[in-house]
Amino acid sequence: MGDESTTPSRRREITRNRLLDAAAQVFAEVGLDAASVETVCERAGFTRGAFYSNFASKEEMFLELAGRVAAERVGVVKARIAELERQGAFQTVPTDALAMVEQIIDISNEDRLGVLLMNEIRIHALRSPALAAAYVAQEVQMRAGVAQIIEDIAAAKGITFRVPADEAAALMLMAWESASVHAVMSGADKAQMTSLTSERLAAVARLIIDSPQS
Amino acid sequence: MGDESTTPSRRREITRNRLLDAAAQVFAEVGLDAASVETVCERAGFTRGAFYSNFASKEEMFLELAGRVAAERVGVVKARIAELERQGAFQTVPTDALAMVEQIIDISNEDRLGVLLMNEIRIHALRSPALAAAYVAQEVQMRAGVAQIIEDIAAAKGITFRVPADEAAALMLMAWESASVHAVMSGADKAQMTSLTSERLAAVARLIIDSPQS
DNA sequence: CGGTTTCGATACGGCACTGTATCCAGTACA
DNA sequence: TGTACTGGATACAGTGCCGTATCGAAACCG
Repeated sequence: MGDESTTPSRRREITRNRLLDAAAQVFAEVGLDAASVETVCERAGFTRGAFYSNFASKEEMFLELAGRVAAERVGVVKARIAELERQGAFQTVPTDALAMVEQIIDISNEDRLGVLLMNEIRIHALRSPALAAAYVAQEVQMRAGVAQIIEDIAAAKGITFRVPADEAAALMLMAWESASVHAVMSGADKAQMTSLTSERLAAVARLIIDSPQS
Repeated sequence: MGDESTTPSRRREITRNRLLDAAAQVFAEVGLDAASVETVCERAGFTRGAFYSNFASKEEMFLELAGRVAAERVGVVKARIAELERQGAFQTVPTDALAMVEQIIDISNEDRLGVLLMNEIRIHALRSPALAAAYVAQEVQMRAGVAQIIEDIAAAKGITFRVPADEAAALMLMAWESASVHAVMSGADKAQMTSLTSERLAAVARLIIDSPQS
C-alpha cells in the first residue's frame, strides 16, 4: 500500500482522519448501507465535497476503515505484549484465571460502538472477498499475539494447557467476541460489559488450563 | 399474538410465505438495508402491491422473518432430541467426539445463505431491542436443547463433564457459530463447511469432556 | 350463477441520496 | 506580498425507491 504520488499534505491527512473517525461512529450506529455519505460528512463537520475529494466511494472508504481498525486492534495487542515483557509482569500476574484475564482485557476495553463496528465489518467481510482477506489477516495476527501472551504466561507460571497455545488463543478470541456481543445485546453498560466478558473468558481459561485450579 | 380478526385466507398465507422465503434469500445475499422491497417482490414473483398488502414495512417483515427463522431452528433441535430419544440412539452413539458431533450437526446442515441470514439478524438485533429479545430467546432455547442432548449422551455413556451441561452447550453453540462464519468467509462449500465446523466442535467437545478420550 | 369481497397489479407523487461540475478561499512559495 | 495551487463548499441533474391510491380480476358464498 504505497503513497499515491505526492505528499498527501498535512491538511488533507487531517480531514481524512476526521472523516474516518466520523464514519466509524456512523457505520457502527446505523450500519454501512443505512449510513449516507452526507451523514458521515455532517458528523465530521464537512460537506460531501470534502468526502469525494478524499474517497472514491463509501465502499472504498469502508475498506480503508476496516484496515485501519484491524491494524489498530493488532497494534494494541502487540503493545500489550511488549509492555508485559518489558516489565516482566508475567511473574506477578495473579494466579486466579479471572483476575488474569481481566488484566489482559482491560487494555482493549472496547465499548458498544466498537463491538458494533467490528460486527459490521465482519458481516460485510462475509460478502466481500477484499474485506474477508483483511478480516482473516487481522484475526490471524490477533490469534498469534494472544497465543504469544498465553505461552509467556504459561512459561512464567509453569502452567501447561490441554490444547496448543494457538488453539487456546482461538478459543479465547472466540469467547471474547461472543461475550461482547451478548453484553451489548443485553444492553449492558461498559462496566457490565467488561465484567461479563472477563467472567466468560475466565471460564474458558479454566477449561483450557491443564491442572484444575486450587 | 392473536389473529387479526378474520381468517387469513389460504391464498394470502401462501403469498406471505413466498414473500418471506424470497426475503430470506435477498436479505442474506445483500443485507436488509441494501435489499429493496422491489427486489424481494421480484424474487417472489409479485409486485410491491402484494408486499404492502401483506406487510407494513420492510422492517416489520424482517422482524417476522427473524421470529420464523428462530422458531424453525429451535424446532429442528427439538425434533432431533425427540428422534434420538425415540430410537434410543444415545446408546449407539459413537465414542469418538468428532463422529458424535458430526451426527448431531448433520441435521442442522446450514448453508452459506443460512449463515449470512443469521448474521444479518444478529447485527440488527444489536441495534433493535425488539429483535434482540427474539434473538436471545432463541439462543436460550437452543442452549437448553443442546444441553439436553449433552446430558442425555452423558447419562447414556457414563461421561462426566468439566463444566455444567448448560455452559457446555453455550460453548458448543459459540464454537458452532464461529466456525460457520470462518467457513463461509474462507469460501468453503457446503461439504467443507460441515467438515470444518464439526472438527472445531469436536475439539471443544474433547475439551469439555472430563476424561481424556481413550 | 351473480353479487360481493379479497387480493394483487398498476399508476403516481415525492423524497433522499448520489456523483459531478463549478466556484471560492486559504495556504505555500518565490 | 503577489501568484499558483490545493482543498473544500455549493449547485445541479439524475436515479431509485418508497408508500399510497386506484383498478381489475379471481375466489367465495348464497
